This record gives sequence, structure tokens and C-alpha cells, in this order.
Amino acid sequence: MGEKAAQPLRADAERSVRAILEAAERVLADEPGASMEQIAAARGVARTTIHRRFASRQALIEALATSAARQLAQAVDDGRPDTAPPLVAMHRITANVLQVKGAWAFALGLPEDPDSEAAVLQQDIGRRCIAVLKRAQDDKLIDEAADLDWVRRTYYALIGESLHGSTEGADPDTLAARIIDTLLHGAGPRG
Amino acid sequence: MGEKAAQPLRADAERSVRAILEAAERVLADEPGASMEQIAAARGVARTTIHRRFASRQALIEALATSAARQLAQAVDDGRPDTAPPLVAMHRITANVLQVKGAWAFALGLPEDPDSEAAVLQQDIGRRCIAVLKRAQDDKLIDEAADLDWVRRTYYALIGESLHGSTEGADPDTLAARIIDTLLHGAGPRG
DNA sequence: AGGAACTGCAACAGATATGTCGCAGCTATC
DNA sequence: GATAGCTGCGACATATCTGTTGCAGTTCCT
Repeated sequence: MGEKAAQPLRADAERSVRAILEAAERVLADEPGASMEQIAAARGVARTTIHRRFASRQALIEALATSAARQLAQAVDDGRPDTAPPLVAMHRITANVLQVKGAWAFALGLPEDPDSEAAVLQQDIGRRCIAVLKRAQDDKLIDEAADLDWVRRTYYALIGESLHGSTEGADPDTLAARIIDTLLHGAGPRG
Repeated sequence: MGEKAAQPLRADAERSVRAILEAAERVLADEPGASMEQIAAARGVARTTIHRRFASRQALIEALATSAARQLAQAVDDGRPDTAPPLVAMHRITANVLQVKGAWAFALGLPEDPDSEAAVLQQDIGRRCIAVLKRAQDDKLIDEAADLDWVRRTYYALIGESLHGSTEGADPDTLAARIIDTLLHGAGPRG
């Protein structure tokens, strides 16, 4: 239930919402059960000021999930998954996604209501992901007998794992390269 | 701070503790923020009965993490990581770990205090994991230039991902086989 | 410039979770 | 079979989180 511009917010209101969501992400990322009070403190305002924009804690969380999911979808789109050569698309998408997932780790790790906008977006992303993999398979980059759904899950897992250690250890492109390489070739000896 | 048999619990007390931990895992697995009340209900007793054994919510959570970590360590040991041939050890360990992680998903996904017993056990498991991979590398199963720490993280990620979809879809051995195969060969075309 | 929308907060109210205590009745274990 | 340890629970005390309302001051938009 994302605010579909039902009432186009005034400029300052929109800024306000963004600032609150960013503060919420920051706080919840390292304390998932944090209270509204803590989130408000991170934003530098009183708790009730947040309640003005978000009727309930639940509403805030949902907005957070939706906002993050939109950014993630954008990150995928920016990689031109349907037109760029598969390897290029995979690399670009991976690098983009790493950045978004790094910035919105909590929001994107949230269990989502099956009929929320966030869930719909995630499913769409999943479909586009499979599509790219299919194109890669057609180009003989992926084994023709491979189960693309398992490949996609492996891909997701590698991205998730890349965000754990030394988050700022290397630039997204380096990390992306390693992910794609591991996805396609594994750890075994090179031919 | 696991109870190091400081005072050997009476037989029934030990049973009691186990039952509570199992109920807690069950409830917390699908509602991480569940209250003591809900956990008590799952166990079929009053909330205060749980408080008798676990002074605080925190204490219960820690005990849960420690108990699960011990079982995980046991699962690894059972695979004879130091003596069995690397491939055999990897397969057995993977199958064992899948079972334990499936049963204690919440407890093992808990962020842990660096100096808790659970954390120490996890680190030890990590070391043994690296050791097995090293043996596999010596046997030319893993590329000699591979970064074993990244391989380990990839391995962890694959295990985690295997537990998401259709958890009871296949037996642990089948899942383990796929994990090892993907770890070593990736999704690319087979030679 | 002027009105509508927005920010900000204190004070209040209600709900919920946590933790303590004491008493009554079982059950291992010696 | 006695006794120390255990279970179980109701009642109470407390802390914390959530959500509402009313009022004062500020900022956007036309």
C-alpha cells in the first residue's frame, strides 16, 4: 500500500518522509526491535513527530519496505536486463544491487506480506532475474541442464553473503566480478 | 555463559529446560519478537514458570543460542572433518548441518555477543570448515589460487539458501549433493 | 501576502511485556 | 519414605512502548 500520490505531498513533507525512513533504516539495521523513540532520536525529533506521518509502527515499516523495494527495482532496471549482453547486464545489475542492498539492508530483509507492494516488486525482480539468466543460458554461459531457479537462489545468496564482511572493503565492481565468477565457475580448479 | 554443570540439574529439570527451548525456537522462528507469554503458551505452561528457569528474556535467548551452537558443532564433528576424505566429510557435514540449521533456524540466525559461548563455538566451526576446505584444496578439488575464506562464505550462503524454499522438498543428502556441486563447479557449462 | 499545509512537542491514556513473591502440590534421589 | 529440589500459577509492581490530542510556530505554494 504505497502512497500512490493519492495526495501529492508538499515538497517539505516529502523530504521529511525520506529523512525519517533513512533514520529508521539506520537504527533498525543494528537493532531490529528498536522503538519509535530511538528512531525519532536518530532523526533528531520527538517521537510524536514521526507518528504524525506514520500512523503506526507497522505503517512505518511497510513504507520502509516499499521504498527500498522500489529502489531495488530501479537498480535492476538501470542494468538494462533485457537489452544489454547477459554478462554485462549481470555485472551491472549486481553492482547496483550491492549498493542498494548495502544501504537498505534492514528494509530489504524484512518478511513481507504476500500482497504488499513490496512483495509484488520483489516478485517482479525475481522474474527479471530469471529472464537474464535465461539469456545467459542461451548464450552458453550457463549449463543448458541447469535449474535456473536454483541458479537464481545461488545468486541471491552470494549477494547476501558479499554484504557481510568488510562491507566497504572493496568497490561494488570488484565484488560483483567475484560474485559472477563464483556463480558461473564455482571454487573448483580452472580448466 | 552456558551452564557449565555448575550445579548438575536434576533429571526432570533438564527435560524441562529442553522443552522450553524447543517451544521458544518454534515460536520465535516465525515471530522473532514474540513475548514470553506466547512462548509459555506454546509450551503449555504459565509465563512465570519459564521465568523460574530463565531469569530474563535475554537469558533465555542466550541459552537458546548456546544450545543450538553446541548441536551445530556436534553436527560438524559427526562428519569426521579431520580424517574422512574431503569430499565425504563435506557431504556428511553438509547433510548434518542442514538438519540442525533447519531445526534451529532462529537460534542460529541470532546476532551473537562476541564473547558468548555461542560465538566461540561458531568461530571454532568456522576454523574447522576452513580446515576441510584446505584439505580439499590439497586434493585438487578446489583451485589452488582460491580464497578459502570466500569459499567458506559461499558455502555458508548456499546452506542458508537451501533452507528457504520447499524445506522438506528433498532429503538432506540430495540437497547436500547440490550444494557441494554448485560450490565446486558453479552454474556454467560442464566440460 | 495570505492561507493551507506542515513541523514540533508536551501531556495524557491505554496496552503490553517483564520480572518478583509466596504458597501449594509433585517427584527425583538418597 | 523423607527431604530437597522441582513445577505451576495467581497476584502484584514496574517499565516501556504505542497512539491521541491540542496548541504554537514555521514553511511552502499560489
